[in-house]
Amino acid sequence: MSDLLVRLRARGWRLTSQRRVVAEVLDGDHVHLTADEVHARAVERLPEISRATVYNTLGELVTLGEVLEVATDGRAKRYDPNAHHAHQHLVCSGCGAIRDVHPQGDPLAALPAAERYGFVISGADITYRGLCPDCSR
Amino acid sequence: MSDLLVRLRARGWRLTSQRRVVAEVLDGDHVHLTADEVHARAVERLPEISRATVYNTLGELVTLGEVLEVATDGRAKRYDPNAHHAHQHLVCSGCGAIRDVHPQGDPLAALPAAERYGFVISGADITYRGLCPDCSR
DNA sequence: TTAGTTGCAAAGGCTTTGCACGCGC
DNA sequence: GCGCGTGCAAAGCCTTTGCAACTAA
Repeated sequence: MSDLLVRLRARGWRLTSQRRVVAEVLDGDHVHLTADEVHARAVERLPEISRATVYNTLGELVTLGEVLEVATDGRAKRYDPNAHHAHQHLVCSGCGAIRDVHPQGDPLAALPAAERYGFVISGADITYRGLCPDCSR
Repeated sequence: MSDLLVRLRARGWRLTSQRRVVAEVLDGDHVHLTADEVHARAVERLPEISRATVYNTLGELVTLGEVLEVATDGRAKRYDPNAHHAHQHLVCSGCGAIRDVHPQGDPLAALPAAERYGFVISGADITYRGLCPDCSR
């Protein structure tokens, strides 16, 4: 059983075939899928799984901190299974593809106290915009 | 006439009362409004303006680079009229308030060529997450 | 057994579109 | 007058919800 499923069971998750399949889809491929893409891949393994269940499951995984929700400027949210390793995103303005990247340095260092306006800063999300190799041709 | 309207007319925009009102709403207040909020404020000045026209106009302003679209994790996109001054955003995790900030240095410098995976990078959007003074009390 | 989960279908929020009328140039 | 812009309403996309049937523990 995957690490993800082990952690979920440890938190008292009822393990159903649907949840197992969603977890496997996310675990198997470190790509950033939309809910609908997760559903499409899940259906290949479990034909009767519903969209609602996929949405419910993804929402729970986000709440539990196992998966990150990535809202790009596109339409559908994407889900990032790489929640346990700090990273930032590279988003293709052409096709919406997302890649994980690991910039150097601490982005918070770029924001001096005078620019914090009394906020207690907890983190920074960086989205690098550009064109992927395919779209830049 | 506002700078914004001057620029738009220079680009051949047909100047209608609807477009003038949308431009005035954005120009008058450097807050980050949703399309619906823009519509609500526009209606105060021009009661018959339709949502479709507001959406069309905002979309054109984004295409022309006069306004930025900001997709936060919430539901509706927000429109940022401050497109001519590079800046980043400070978002309160408590109440959702957004503030413009101006970090030091070039965020692109933190992404070495080895981390670009063949993408042609055009920019970086940084969202600092934290709690505003009110919410951190 | 039984509380939590699922599937279905319908509703919901936000945005876009098709088309006839209106208006800036 | 021409052609773009507008308003309306309907459709579209993505997501959530209500509820009866189901099932893991």
